[in-house]
Amino acid sequence: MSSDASPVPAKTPVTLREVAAAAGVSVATASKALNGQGRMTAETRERIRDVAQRLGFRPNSLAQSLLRRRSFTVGLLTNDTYGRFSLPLMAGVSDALVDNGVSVFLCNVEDDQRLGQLHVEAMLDKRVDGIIATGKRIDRHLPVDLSDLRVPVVYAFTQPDPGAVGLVSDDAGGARLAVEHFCRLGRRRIAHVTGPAGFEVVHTRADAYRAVLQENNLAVSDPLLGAWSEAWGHEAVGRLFGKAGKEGWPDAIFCGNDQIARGVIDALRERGIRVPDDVGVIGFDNWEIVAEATRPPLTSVDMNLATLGREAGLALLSLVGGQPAAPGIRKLPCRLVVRQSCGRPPGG
Amino acid sequence: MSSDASPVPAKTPVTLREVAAAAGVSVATASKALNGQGRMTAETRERIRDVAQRLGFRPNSLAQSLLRRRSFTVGLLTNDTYGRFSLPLMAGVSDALVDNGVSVFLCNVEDDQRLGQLHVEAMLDKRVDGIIATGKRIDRHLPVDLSDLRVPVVYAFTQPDPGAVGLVSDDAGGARLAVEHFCRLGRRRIAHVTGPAGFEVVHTRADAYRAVLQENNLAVSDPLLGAWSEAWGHEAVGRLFGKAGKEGWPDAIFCGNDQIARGVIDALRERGIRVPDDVGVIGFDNWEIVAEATRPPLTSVDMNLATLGREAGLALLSLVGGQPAAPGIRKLPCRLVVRQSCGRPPGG
DNA sequence: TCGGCTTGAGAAAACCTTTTCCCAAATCGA
DNA sequence: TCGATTTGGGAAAAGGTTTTCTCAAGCCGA
Repeated sequence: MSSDASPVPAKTPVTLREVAAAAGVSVATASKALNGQGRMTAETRERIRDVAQRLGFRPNSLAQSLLRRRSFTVGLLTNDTYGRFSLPLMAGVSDALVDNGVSVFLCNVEDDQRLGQLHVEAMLDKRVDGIIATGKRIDRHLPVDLSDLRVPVVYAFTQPDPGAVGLVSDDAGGARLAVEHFCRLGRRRIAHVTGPAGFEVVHTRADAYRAVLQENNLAVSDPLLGAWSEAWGHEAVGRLFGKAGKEGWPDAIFCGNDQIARGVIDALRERGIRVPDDVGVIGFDNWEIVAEATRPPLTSVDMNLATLGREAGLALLSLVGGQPAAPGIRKLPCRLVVRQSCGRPPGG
Repeated sequence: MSSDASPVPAKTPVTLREVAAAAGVSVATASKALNGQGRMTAETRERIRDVAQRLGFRPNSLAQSLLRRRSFTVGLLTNDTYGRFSLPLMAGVSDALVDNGVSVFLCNVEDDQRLGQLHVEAMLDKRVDGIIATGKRIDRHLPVDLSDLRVPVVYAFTQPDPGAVGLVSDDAGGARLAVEHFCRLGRRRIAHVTGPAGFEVVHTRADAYRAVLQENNLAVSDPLLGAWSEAWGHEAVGRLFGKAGKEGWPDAIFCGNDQIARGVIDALRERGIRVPDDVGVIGFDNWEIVAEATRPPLTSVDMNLATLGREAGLALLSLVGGQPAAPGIRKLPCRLVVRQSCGRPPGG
């Protein structure tokens, strides 16, 4: 059925010239007929369209791009090979763009200056309409200079150049979501176990954590800074619950990521401390495969990275379309995904 | 420094025509000078090159592609948004291609027939030189028909069309690696806990598992089929170690993936069974973030997906270059990454 | 019947590069 | 000195499409 019926999948693509010849008109007329431009009888237009359809004509994007100075292609730069963050981000970007008929060049630059340069030049040579730069850390630049390009650039989840358009997650807001949730649940002694001091988000979130506690007249204990690992979660539990007096123990722990939270929960269980009955736990990142495998499943802050990517894609598109965009960093809200590790409200 | 020195980043790209004018030659001569073609005095060639350099000339890939009928661009189709498998794969593909001056279109088709069609048509319109199809399962097709395209297609880690070129991991070999390693370590009662029966690899690996046991004159117990989850790992340990007689307990467990292995190890620890002293554990996938977080760190079979991707990229390139490639499925070897969950050899 | 306007459609330029001829000048051999 | 060959470089076509101009035919009112 697929071999001889219907539009033949020509081995060599059919050109507008061939369509025009088959319809007995000039290429100019054929072009106008297919694009709804120009003036001609409805009959002629129909006939040309039929012929094009029958021949399986598809315009050569290369030729179109050359002429229009617009390729409907953008470059997506990333340095996150291992991609826990960049994957949803990239998926979001890609979705937003593909829905608008724009293709995406995948450019993995690792942390290699040379590779970055190479990619950027290749993209420019291929006349991309714009570039999206994404990373795995909000507080680091990609190893490429995108400051003086002739195409618009949008930064998503990576440090933007000054004066550029950047989208990041609202980490402070995300932290508030978690800590305020604990407060509403009636938790009073809320600890914070998080990553290394070298990350800006560690401080952003810690500040928000402190602010919420103060707003609720709760005692503020110093956040425990360590690593983004399960092992650190374990160790932190040792420090928090090692003290003699049970009354000093926290009844809630807000963790800087889901791996730490996983380590925390495992360590608590090993000590016979019940989650969420004795201690509530909330993570960050909502890495589903981890959050759903903890026992009990982990409540976590989701950075909505797919949405972030989508927004970045749309922002670039409007820039490409000539809309001026307000430069600066736009922070997108996080959301709290409630599972079972934080407990139910007292009344519930 | 970057604003007025050095090759000016022209707002509008400089064309060959401009280079030719500036050098006082024709565009034909300019082209030939830059490409090392044609005949002219060395002095002329040098002068043109200098001018091009000074003006920051870069040829317009669109125009080149149009003429050469070769775009130095390929499409990468994937349905693995979540990407534990596709990320290293894509990184490998991308590396191999970029090293050869080829750009990659990222096409996320989810499991959406319509989206797949859309992407394929867009790629064809943009005159990609070839397509790489990747997935998350070896035994499933992508939701797109790539059988009658006018460009070569390579399948990596997804089910190829008959007669096409496909690269997959050698799951049987990978399983052998694990089970033989156990045998060498002197383990005698080796169990296999793996995923659901609906996956072909479950059977491939189980068969290899059985074969190795027979070759070593060891008792073959039926593999335990379940899910690809930690929870199933837990449950499986309950089944394996629930029986009364300690002498019937396995002394090694080969797991179908790292999450199962993680569940197994956690469950063993909860029962007071020591890993690797009492029971050795080996996982599959070598998902580093999991394998390194288990206690003890997990020995695991690595499918070398980055290498697989790289090979797929190179295979496509040679196809594009006109080299005929032997159709059929090529299986690439796995490797065993030894950590501490399987124990040391008796003598060590 | 004639001048002006609309209609329908084609010719040609443009986008930018590569490549195939082609030609004038220079060089060579005799 | 003359014909043949080489040398250095240019003109033009090609690749496929879009768009601006142009133009002939048909129509209107007078």
